[in-house]
Amino acid sequence: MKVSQNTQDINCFYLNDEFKSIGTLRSIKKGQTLYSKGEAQGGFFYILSGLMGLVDIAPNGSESLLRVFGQNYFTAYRSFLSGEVCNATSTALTDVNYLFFEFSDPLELLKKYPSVYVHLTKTLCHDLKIAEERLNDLTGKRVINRIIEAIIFLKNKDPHYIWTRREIGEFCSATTETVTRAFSKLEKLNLIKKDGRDILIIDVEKLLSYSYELESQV
Amino acid sequence: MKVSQNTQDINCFYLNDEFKSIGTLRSIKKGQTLYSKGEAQGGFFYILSGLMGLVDIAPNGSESLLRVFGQNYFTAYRSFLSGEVCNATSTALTDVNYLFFEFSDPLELLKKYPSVYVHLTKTLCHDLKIAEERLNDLTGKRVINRIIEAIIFLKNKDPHYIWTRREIGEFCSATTETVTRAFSKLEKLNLIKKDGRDILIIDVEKLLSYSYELESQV
DNA sequence: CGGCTGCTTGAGCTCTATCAACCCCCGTGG
DNA sequence: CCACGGGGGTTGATAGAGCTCAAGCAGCCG
Repeated sequence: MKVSQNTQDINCFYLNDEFKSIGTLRSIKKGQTLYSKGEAQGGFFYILSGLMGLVDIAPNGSESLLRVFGQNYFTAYRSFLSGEVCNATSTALTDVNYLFFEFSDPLELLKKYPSVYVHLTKTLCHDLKIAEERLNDLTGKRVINRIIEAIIFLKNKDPHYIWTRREIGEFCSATTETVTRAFSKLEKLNLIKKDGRDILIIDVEKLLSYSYELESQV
Repeated sequence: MKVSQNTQDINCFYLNDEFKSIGTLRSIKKGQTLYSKGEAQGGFFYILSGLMGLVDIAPNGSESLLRVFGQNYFTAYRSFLSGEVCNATSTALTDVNYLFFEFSDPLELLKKYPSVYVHLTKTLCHDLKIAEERLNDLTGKRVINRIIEAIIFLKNKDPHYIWTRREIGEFCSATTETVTRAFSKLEKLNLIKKDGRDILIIDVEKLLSYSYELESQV
């Protein structure tokens, strides 16, 4: 996965007032579920504040953090646009305020709000790219590299949220123990700093160049 | 990844004569490259006959077979719709005849041929679902399970193409040796049959239930 | 300040990659 | 039509990255 220190994310979208006005305002508390695997929604969501995580569970019980949705992101668009049921479960990582947009059919959205439809298509393109990069990384890279990229990526999504070792591990396919060990090592190298349970990245560039360095030694 | 013995794939699309007429007919030979990582195409492709594979290479040299495109599939739509460069390299697995559709901008496609645009959006949805299922499988499942699902999935894409152990391995993140060992084991169990270098699946249902059986023993 | 949840560290083990050597299928050319 | 060569396939031995299990520690919230 290609990560950068760029705080801006291509999938962010700022609603115009007209579109905003047709959404229904709702909120959920941290830990609650927005939608579950197998459900149909009849629409999609837009996050006004907070952080959502899309999680899937493998048969053996291991969980994967597939995607993260922050402020000004849509969510549940994949299942909405495809007309399929949701393929994973969406949980609130913090308290979340969001808008629900009800549409019986994606074509209705395309007709009335083509710019939103086009944005969602681009978002899918980006999500697919990220997913395939992660797929490639999972075989081609060591855990330590994946952990480094995961913490940069996740901190970029939300710099203030304290990601747990478990969540970081679920994102890059590692156990909490392995994540802990990696962080201990990186702290000794002065590349990160543990602050309570939070992780502070001292210098993204240095951290990344350390990661590249490790990649080339195979 | 959820696999089935269903030969029909949701991403297949049959062109109407009008749209077909604006495509440029081309062909490439087995082993040649349709487009490379980092290139921009200024359009997208449709496969009339043959089989294409989308491959990415990790820093350490290991290759991943990300997606497979068969007859009546579009390809290169992700980069086209997002306006980004290609994120991987597309190689012909067999001789391929295809159409090239030139569009300077995805919005032009949306305006003139909305049904194609909508189809491509749905295709992205499906691709993303598959990619995320594979991501989840990669941590949650054993190699043997992934190999079983890979061979069913790939044989479903093209029942006549003889997938090499290498390609199967690149698809599900395993080495050729591991794929070989898995097939030897499955042949002893009478679940598949080696026919020259080809693999014949004797009974998909039995093979899948064997896979589920293994999953539940953890 | 008590307890719960998350973090840390250690020891051991297992799955699967790696390396190596050989085999065999299949297409080519004589 | 057969011999040959090369690339894919097979099998075995070995090693190590990272998981599992276990036990103790430390933030953090009520």
